[in-house]
Amino acid sequence: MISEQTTVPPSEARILPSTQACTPILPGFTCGLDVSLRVIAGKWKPLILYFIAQGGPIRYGALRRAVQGVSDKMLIQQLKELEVDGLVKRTDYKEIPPRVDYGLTALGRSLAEALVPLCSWGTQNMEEVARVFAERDLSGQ
Amino acid sequence: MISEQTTVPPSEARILPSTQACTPILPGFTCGLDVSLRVIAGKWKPLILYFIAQGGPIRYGALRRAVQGVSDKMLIQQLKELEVDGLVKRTDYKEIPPRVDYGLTALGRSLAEALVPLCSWGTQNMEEVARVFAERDLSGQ
DNA sequence: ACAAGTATGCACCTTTTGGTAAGTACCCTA
DNA sequence: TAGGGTACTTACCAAAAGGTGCATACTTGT
Repeated sequence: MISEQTTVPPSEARILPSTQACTPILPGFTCGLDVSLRVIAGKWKPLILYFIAQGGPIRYGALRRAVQGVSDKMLIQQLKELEVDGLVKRTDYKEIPPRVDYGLTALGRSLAEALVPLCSWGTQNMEEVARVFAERDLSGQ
Repeated sequence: MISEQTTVPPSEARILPSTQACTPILPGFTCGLDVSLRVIAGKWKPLILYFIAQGGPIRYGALRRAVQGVSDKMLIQQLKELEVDGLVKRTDYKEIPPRVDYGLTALGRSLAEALVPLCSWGTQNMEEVARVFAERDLSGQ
């Protein structure tokens, strides 16, 4: 039986220095990345989080316009989930017409900060990604 | 007409220092974060990327065992997409029985690095997230 | 008076995603 | 000779995700 451990000699530095062990501490989560993904899973959550982080407490309508392409249903739904997950704080001013805004909790703020490198990566590699996507769409479907 | 711009005075530092502008450079993408999300969207891609980053070029079977809970269908599918998107490099040794391994391209490696903070966040806040999830599951389903 | 904006809720439907289970062709080990 | 490992592929199906459109109740602008 061939062990995968021994196929990669320890002398070779194939492992990224900063990409360290995914420690499976708690049951139900395979690693830290898994935890984060459960919280921000969904088409819109990371963007919502990020826009709130940028705009400070932001009104519903403004957020709606910022996150291009979301429907009301989705925005509300995701905001609710982010709220019960303790990342977003909803403030209802009980006015008429309605006024509500959304800000981040300390937990939400720290998650938003963790998204910064991902945002930078996208900005830096936007052209390359756009090119690949264009090819993919032209050829096979 | 009330402008949202003016409701937040510039004197207040509500905007996170490191969470800077989502610059909409190319059409089709709203911002850098949007670009990244398009590439790693899917239940397994970030984990796959991360495990490959850790294990150097890793064989299919080993990856399969590392990413707990994936089916063959999903793993293969996501690996293919990651390959055409230029993040993963597949090496087929043309042996019998089959031997194939998966490594990262330069682009993939940089993306994996951008995932590091997200992984750390999850590790640090694992307990809090687990608590919130438990409450949520107990009460309103 | 009428249209538009405010922040949602709800019903209905389609699309996407993902899981299960089977099969392939070949090898090695017990 | 039977069983397990290798890296996939395919067909079928269930569940989740997400979109559309309508409704609310009140205000402001034209």
